[in-house]
Amino acid sequence: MATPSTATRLISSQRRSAAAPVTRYDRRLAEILEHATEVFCRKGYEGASMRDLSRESGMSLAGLYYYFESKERLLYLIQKHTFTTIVQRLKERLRGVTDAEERIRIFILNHLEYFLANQAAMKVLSHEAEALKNGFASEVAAIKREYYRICVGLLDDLKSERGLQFSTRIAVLSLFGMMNWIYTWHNPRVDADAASIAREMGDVFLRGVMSGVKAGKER
Amino acid sequence: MATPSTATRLISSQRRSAAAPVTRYDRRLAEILEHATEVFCRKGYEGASMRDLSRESGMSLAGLYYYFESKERLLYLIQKHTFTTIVQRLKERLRGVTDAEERIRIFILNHLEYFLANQAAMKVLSHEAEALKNGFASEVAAIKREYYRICVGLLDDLKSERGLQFSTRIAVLSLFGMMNWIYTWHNPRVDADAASIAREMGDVFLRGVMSGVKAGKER
DNA sequence: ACTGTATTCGAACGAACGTTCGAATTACAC
DNA sequence: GTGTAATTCGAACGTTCGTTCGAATACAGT
Repeated sequence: MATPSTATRLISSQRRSAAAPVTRYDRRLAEILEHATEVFCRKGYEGASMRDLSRESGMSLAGLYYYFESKERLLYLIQKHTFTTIVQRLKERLRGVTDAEERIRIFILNHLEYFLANQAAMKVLSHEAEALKNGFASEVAAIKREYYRICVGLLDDLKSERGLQFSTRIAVLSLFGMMNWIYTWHNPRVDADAASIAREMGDVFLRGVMSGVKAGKER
Repeated sequence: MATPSTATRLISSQRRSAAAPVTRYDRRLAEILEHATEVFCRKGYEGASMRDLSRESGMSLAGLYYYFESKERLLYLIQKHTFTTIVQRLKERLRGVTDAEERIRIFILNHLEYFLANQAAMKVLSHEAEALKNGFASEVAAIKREYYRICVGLLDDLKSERGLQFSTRIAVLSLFGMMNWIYTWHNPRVDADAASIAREMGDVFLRGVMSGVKAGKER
């Protein structure tokens, strides 16, 4: 019996945290995902063909299907892994920090650092957000919602701590816009590193929301 | 002799400003562009097939090619028209206004109003920025650069008028990010109208850049 | 060296793609 | 109403698409 593909293999992939086997299969799959990310980034999900992915990863067209059962599932794996990682790193970095402003700066820095260090993956995540169909889409959307909620929480904390008044929704979505748009313009030969950009964007955004109208007393 | 297609017909389309013939051809082409915009918005440029466009616009597959010679040229026509219009409207609105802050608020309002009133077209413009190849791409890129330069000018004016100190490039690109990202989240049933959002984004952005460090005297 | 499982591949499938062509139809000037 | 040009269409072109299948190869345990 052959053809395991990611469906059956997810269990073995879970075990990695226990005794770290990191099978040959896991390694090869990660390699393919990496190449696929690069191709999706360059040509877009619809624009990239399975033959492109085959050529780029050095594996035959049919061989790819040993590792995942469809092109869509491949995109799903990329998006899920990328999103899960960025959320997890954020949680680690936030642990122990209590100052509301500092926490937002950490959020911005974490986002931009990961974005620039994994530009291809993050572009695929941002740009191909609508490419997945119902089943796959909802699972990625759930992580996205969690990430969004975290940011809303951070801003609400700042708001109540300093008695500010602004629409959290618009503020959060504006911040995401500022940060995510970076994939359309960032040029490593011209632009500064993530930390500098994070400071600059953080300055504009935080001064923007903090120098606003203070809320009067309730009712 | 049949098959004019947009190549030969551009001249007649130019004359429109003089005596406004607005031929049957022009009207039909505009209709098709409108439907195509909607389909590109929903399924993406690569994801939308000529057969989709045919079905949506009610014209036969072959019939479409009477109006433009390729799918790529169709996207080009949509992008060029959309971009040209928004730049032109901006210039009209800026005429006569001298206050630097007010001019930036006009820029934001113009952008968001047009964005929300022509959401499909603007999404196609934002999302499919890389879909065009060399020839077509450079012409659209030129308009985009002009639009970008206008915004840089507005911010530089504000900077020197108030003696501010920040990176114009990062500020402009952050602003574009805030505004353009709107196509990923705006929901007319939940979110306010363009004017409200423009005010809110303008508040955050302008306070952000204006409450920054003032520049010391030169050298 | 042998055996069984894990991995890879060449070749092909039917479907869908963008585009073309010549004929049919429609609209309009006279 | 007739003739001419503008417009539309059905049918097909050759390519490329995502996916499948059975055979071939590599590898691990004995």
